[in-house]
Amino acid sequence: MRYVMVQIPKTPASSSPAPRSVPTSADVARLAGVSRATVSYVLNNTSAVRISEPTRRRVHDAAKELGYVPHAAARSLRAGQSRLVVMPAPAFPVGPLYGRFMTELQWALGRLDYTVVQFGTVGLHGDEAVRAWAELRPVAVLVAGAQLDPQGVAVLKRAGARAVVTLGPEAVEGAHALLMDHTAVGRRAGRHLHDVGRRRIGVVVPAEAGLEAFSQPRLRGVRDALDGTGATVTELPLAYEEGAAARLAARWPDLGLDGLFAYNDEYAMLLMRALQDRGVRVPHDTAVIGADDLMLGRLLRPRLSTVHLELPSGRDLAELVDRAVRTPGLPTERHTVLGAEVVHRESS
Amino acid sequence: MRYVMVQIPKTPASSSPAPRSVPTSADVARLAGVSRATVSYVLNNTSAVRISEPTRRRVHDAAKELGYVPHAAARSLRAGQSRLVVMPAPAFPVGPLYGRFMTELQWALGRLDYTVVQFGTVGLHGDEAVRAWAELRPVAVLVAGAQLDPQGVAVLKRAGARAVVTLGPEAVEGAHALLMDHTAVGRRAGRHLHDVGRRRIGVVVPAEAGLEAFSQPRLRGVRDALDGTGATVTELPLAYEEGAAARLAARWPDLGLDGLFAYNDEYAMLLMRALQDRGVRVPHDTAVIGADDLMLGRLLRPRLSTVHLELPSGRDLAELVDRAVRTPGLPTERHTVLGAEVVHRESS
DNA sequence: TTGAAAGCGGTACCAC
DNA sequence: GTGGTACCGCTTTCAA
Repeated sequence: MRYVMVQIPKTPASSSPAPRSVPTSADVARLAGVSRATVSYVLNNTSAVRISEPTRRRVHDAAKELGYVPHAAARSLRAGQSRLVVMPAPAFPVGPLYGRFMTELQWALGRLDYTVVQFGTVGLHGDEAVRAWAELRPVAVLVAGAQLDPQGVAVLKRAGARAVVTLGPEAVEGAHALLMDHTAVGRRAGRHLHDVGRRRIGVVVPAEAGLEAFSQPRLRGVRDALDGTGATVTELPLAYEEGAAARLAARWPDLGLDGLFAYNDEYAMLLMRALQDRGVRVPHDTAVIGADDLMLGRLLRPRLSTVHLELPSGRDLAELVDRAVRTPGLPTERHTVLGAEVVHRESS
Repeated sequence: MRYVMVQIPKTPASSSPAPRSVPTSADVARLAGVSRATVSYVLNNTSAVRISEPTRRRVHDAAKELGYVPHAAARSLRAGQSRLVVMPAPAFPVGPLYGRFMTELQWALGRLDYTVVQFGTVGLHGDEAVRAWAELRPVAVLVAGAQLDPQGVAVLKRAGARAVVTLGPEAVEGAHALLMDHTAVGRRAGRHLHDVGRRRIGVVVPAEAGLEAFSQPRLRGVRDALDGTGATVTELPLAYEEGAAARLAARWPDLGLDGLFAYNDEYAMLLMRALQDRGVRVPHDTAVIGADDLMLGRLLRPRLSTVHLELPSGRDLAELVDRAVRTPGLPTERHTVLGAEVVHRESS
């Protein structure tokens, strides 16, 4: 016969100061006087197996008393798959549009019983980052911007990802694509400025890093729209900072521009203010249009014309993900999802 | 007999169409003609064991050929601990301040070799959310806002979290706290308005949900600052929307307020514009001060006074986390980390 | 220098 | 109804 020392908790209610190790299902089983299998059946409500009500209670009580929380890694290891959806956290400063979209997406995926995590990818580059995501064996990966190449898609798929979706300017071989064609934003703006009679167009491009994936297509779109019209397009790099705007505004007479498309409403506000401070009349001397249709544009005087963006709905994207996950051979879909329309206000 | 169309890959180098199952270290071992142990040694550069150069090459080549990526869950299951730091993704609309802070924090934790994930918690409530985080067995949990109670901290610690840090208005029993005392923001603003001679103070409080954790303390701070001075404080709920601002501005004569503190610069801009549109002179009739020191305040005319916030540096927080993780018994620290200072511009 | 094998925590098949 | 147990992928003694 053997005697075993058993640790006895002082008070059942308060936590004991000794930080004993993490309780496992075996601990729950022991405390409830059942097997680990039974614990699993009870806590997962396994329908294929009927457990008596008294036993259920004992298991639940034991789990609660120990503060048992299952171990996701062990579970997904055994299951061979997780419900994890990984998105790289954006490295660029995100605007309110993106924030709303993300919240909606998380909510929608949550309803479909997926777990969404944004993976902090700052400092990891290309292949490294992809491998880091792949290590989590996510069931789906959503990537914004242009941080993924066909090879990266292949790595993710080999690691078990059943859906890889890119959100960005271009499609990537092997992945579903939600094409956000930012050239359309530039085209609309360019056409609009041309329509209101402007021919010497400046385009503000953020000097900040990380925004090129959006700013360059927008610039290109303006060029496309004005190509062959005889209008000129001048690229204007601008840091988001008052001094830089003032310096640019000081060169305005030399630049001789009569139309301006800014990367977005914030940059538009920045430069418009600097221009007004130097006596440039908007829209008389220079017509201005921004993008993103932020609230602040409505509050400026003159009210800022802008290109309104219609982002994909989080629900739609969540459904695409779910469909892709459940349909292994689903051919990669490509959807153009960026609605862009000019909102003509007073500044142009 | 049936004929089936088969897609044939053009180049032999490209991935085979049959999505065979995820390669494991056993596959690598087989292909390299060594044992799984050797694969582990080689791929982890285990220093306690010397592997011959030819073997190393064979293993690396095999791993590359198969596109092998280790399985994080299996690894951390075996290791008994992960380097995972979990943060709930904020449910409220985040401003640029928070974004910068997050980026910096992720970078700093990444340098210390932690993996940071933002956990999408939309739709999960209280205890549910906490359990969802705990299932990942993170080594540390960082929680912004007031989404955690002492019981939640206990659950996380029992699940193996060696550090639980709250960022928010108040400390939580058992967790380290970075106290961001938003009443200080309100106090500074209230004092400032009093200093410039205003006695009937309105305080704009966002009508949007999710911001109460910040807006209520800011309001309370104004009350604290003006308590006993004879000045009055009027709470002004305001939705972030032009119509709401116009309606509030229409009531301005009745309200008879000569000072205004808005929740932040954006709400300040919104209401200031509506007031100006109705002929209210700023600062002559009503002095206005915002908060957060956003760029847009500098661009308004009159330039917007504001309360500048100094957030904790991401590096400092990363160091606190690392210290807590490596020092099991570390007593919970409380740091007040929100610097708040008035930037007096033209609107007050 | 390399291999065999135990075991991390949970699930699910198969007996009893 | 419940328990025994093999197994998911990986690391790490211990032996050879």
